[in-house]
Amino acid sequence: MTPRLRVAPSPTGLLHVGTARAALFNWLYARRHGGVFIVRVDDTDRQRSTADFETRILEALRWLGVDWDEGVEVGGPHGAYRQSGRYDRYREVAAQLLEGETAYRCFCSPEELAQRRKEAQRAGRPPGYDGRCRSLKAREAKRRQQAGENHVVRFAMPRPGVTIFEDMVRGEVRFDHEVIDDFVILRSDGSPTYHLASTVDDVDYRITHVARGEDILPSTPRHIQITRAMSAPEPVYAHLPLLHGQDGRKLSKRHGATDVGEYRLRGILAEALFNYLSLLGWSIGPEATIFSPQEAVESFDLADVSSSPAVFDPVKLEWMNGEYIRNHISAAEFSVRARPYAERHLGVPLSDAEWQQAVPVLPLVQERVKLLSEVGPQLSFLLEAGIEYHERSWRKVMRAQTVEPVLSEALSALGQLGEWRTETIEETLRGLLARLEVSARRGLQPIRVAVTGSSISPPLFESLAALGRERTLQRLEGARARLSR
RNA sequence: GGCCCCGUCGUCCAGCGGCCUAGGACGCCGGCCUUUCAAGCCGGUAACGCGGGUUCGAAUCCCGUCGGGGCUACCA
Repeated sequence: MTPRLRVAPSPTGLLHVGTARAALFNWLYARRHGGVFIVRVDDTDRQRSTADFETRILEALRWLGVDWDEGVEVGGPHGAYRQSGRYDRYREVAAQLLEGETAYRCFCSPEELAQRRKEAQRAGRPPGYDGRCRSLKAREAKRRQQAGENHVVRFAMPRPGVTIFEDMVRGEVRFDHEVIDDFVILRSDGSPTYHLASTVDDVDYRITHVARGEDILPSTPRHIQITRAMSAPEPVYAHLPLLHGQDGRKLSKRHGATDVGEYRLRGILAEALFNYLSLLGWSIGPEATIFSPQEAVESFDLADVSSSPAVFDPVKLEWMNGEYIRNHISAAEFSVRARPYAERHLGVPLSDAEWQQAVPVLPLVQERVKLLSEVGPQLSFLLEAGIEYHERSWRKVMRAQTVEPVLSEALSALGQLGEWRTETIEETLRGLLARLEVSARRGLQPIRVAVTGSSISPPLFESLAALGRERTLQRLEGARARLSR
């Protein structure tokens, strides 16, 4: 049987890295086994779901390199793959369950429920629904329903009973129905809850493997019971370890960036995020850290996924990103990818000619950045008309006695330089420093600050070569003038 | 509180009864290189939560304990 897997984001926010990782693992498994990967949208929370979030989630998934064979936007044999369009189907299933008496109408008001929950808690009983309406006679329920009385539909958990299943990552898991209340499947407004909609979709879409976050492990017996009540085959479940923040709690907004788009904006490469995320709870082998999606596909198995939670470490992600920037994309590719980040940093689009100025130093920048967003700051001395002196840099290097003579000599020597090339510039400046008996370290830094505005920049000679003689001389002049202020 | 899951360096992973004096990666520390910053290279730091068993032998199996996390909605 062809494996069919899915990821089901809720468009109530942007793509969370946890959801992205779940998508990745499902995708890897599907690709590994020649299966079908599906993206459906779980938008039963009508209050918080938006079309904009949905668009951006799908965009982020594609950016990450996760494509899907069936689902929203690409279609397939099962319709639109969006829960909001399937309410009739969920109501139909609810009606069948009602018919088969595996579900019942509950007329308890939210106020009553809250009241009884409080009492139960005080008495040390479980706080879930007490099952009061379960014993209502069918005729009585029918009458009240037809009288227009507000009600929900609840699933009748088999009692007594226990649900046992084999989780692909955790092994055998069992839940006694004692601790699972008769949960709502249809709200009073007729809309389905997550438990119903998700389960019906998994059944209808013939999902064979459900790999999702461990946070829904306690809900799984509910889903299994609904599936059985529908007389449908049960999928295999795999509950993935949660992603945690540095404090050991479930990764959330307060830990910093949690959505994929934010990492993209910072200049994380999709390849790096893909690689990093796949290493959270899984490993491709004892030694390998950097690997391609293709390699991951070749050895991935849900059964190899770890069962303990993983702390999401942005520092390691950035290291890996630097690794990808340096060693896994070409200079040409780097130029293309870095440009939008540089433009955003400058706040204006660049013409091709303007960007062309940066090309000679780009490979040097490529070696030194961990994030694409660092490219702008590294290049601004080249791409902006004027420069601003970084105060701390200035104070640190421009106060020495040797600075004035170095700048003056450089000004005249570079002014007379025949051919403006990296090599000739280097030769000239080194010769000059030798004559003045100033070390490279002490002599080159003032020139760097004078010309780039900062003590941190790409290598100096290449930078001057790219900047051109005219602007170099202007800046040396400007810095010398500023010295005497 | 109840139920469930989890427990190897600070972090991510390897380990699936003897290859373990526990391996790799990030980080951190030190050194080399060096025009700054990076990168690179070399070296170092650091863990099987604890207690019982089982076994000739346990990080690996079992029990307990402690610790952490998740769930406990007409949210998903």
